[in-house]
Amino acid sequence: MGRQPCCDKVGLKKGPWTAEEDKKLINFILTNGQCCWRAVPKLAGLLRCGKSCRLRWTNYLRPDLKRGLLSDSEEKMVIDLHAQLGNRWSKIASHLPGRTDNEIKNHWNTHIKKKLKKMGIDPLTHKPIISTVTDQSEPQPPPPTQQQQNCSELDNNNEIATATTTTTTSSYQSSSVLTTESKGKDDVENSMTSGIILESQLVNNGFCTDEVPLIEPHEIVVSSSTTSSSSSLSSSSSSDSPNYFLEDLQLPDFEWPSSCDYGDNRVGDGSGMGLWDEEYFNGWDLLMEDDGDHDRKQIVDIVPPNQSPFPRTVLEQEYWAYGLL
DNA sequence: AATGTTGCCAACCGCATTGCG
DNA sequence: CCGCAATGCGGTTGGCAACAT
Repeated sequence: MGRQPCCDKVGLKKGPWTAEEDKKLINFILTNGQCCWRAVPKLAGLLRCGKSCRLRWTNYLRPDLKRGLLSDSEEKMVIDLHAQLGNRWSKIASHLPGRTDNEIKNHWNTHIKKKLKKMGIDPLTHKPIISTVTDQSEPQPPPPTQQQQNCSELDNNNEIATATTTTTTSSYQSSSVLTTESKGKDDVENSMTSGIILESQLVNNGFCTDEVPLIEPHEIVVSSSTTSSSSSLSSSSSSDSPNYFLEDLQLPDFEWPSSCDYGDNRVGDGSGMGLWDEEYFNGWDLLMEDDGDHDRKQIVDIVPPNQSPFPRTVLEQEYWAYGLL
């Protein structure tokens, strides 16, 4: 028997988070940082368990999370890493900055699995499915591969993963097929089903801007100056995307405690680099160049944070850019 | 227009692991 | 070393939206 779910405690709320709850959690963490998750809901005035707060923050509220579908390179990387690590989603996520294990797991189950199967590749073994097999049952999980056995080494060396990417990717007949998404997805899948893949459907297989809501300039202005319009990039399941406004948040000139461990480590490799470290934000320049990050780049192009009276701190800039302020 | 089906993803559940007294 | 609490992690589910009939 496992322990009782923490949310079984009388009076604790479950289910989708409301905008008000989000604001409370954000406000609390911005003010106090992350420490004891058990204490967070009580101190923040939330009727949630600490676990729920941690998951909400880690998987949704953190300002460094990317939005939208995985880019071409990210998807390839997920496939390659999965071939090496199996379903160790947190480890896979640690190689993809801004992505959570939950997000990658969902993307794997809803997109990549299907694509691999349609390509005739077993998503479990990453090997071609042998059609002559008479047994129609699900393929058995593969024995640990040499790479999986060495994953402990991989965990501590991102470069290994990058290096092996080249070799594992080559095992796929056409990696470009894997990245065709959204607009022409159904067409492509239909074509693939019938064994016909139009070249034009595969040419523009990179990140599709249609998949990610882009913030228009006027939306950004509105979001930071009014209390009635939403330009949030939020993709929360609750369609009533929360509006976060400056007056609702008690933002101090916040400085993230350098000693603060980053919680459950679902993003990042846990090597000790703080979310708000200067090094981290210097890295945004690189992310800006990422084709798969149009939304963020656009935000910065439109309103350079250092030219705005608000936000003042780096953290505030991040929340502001995401429409959380 | 109404109803049924499918896809997606945020959130939950519960076991595993870690840390501490 | 042991027991407990906190946290990490992967599997699963519930509910919503889009799509099909």
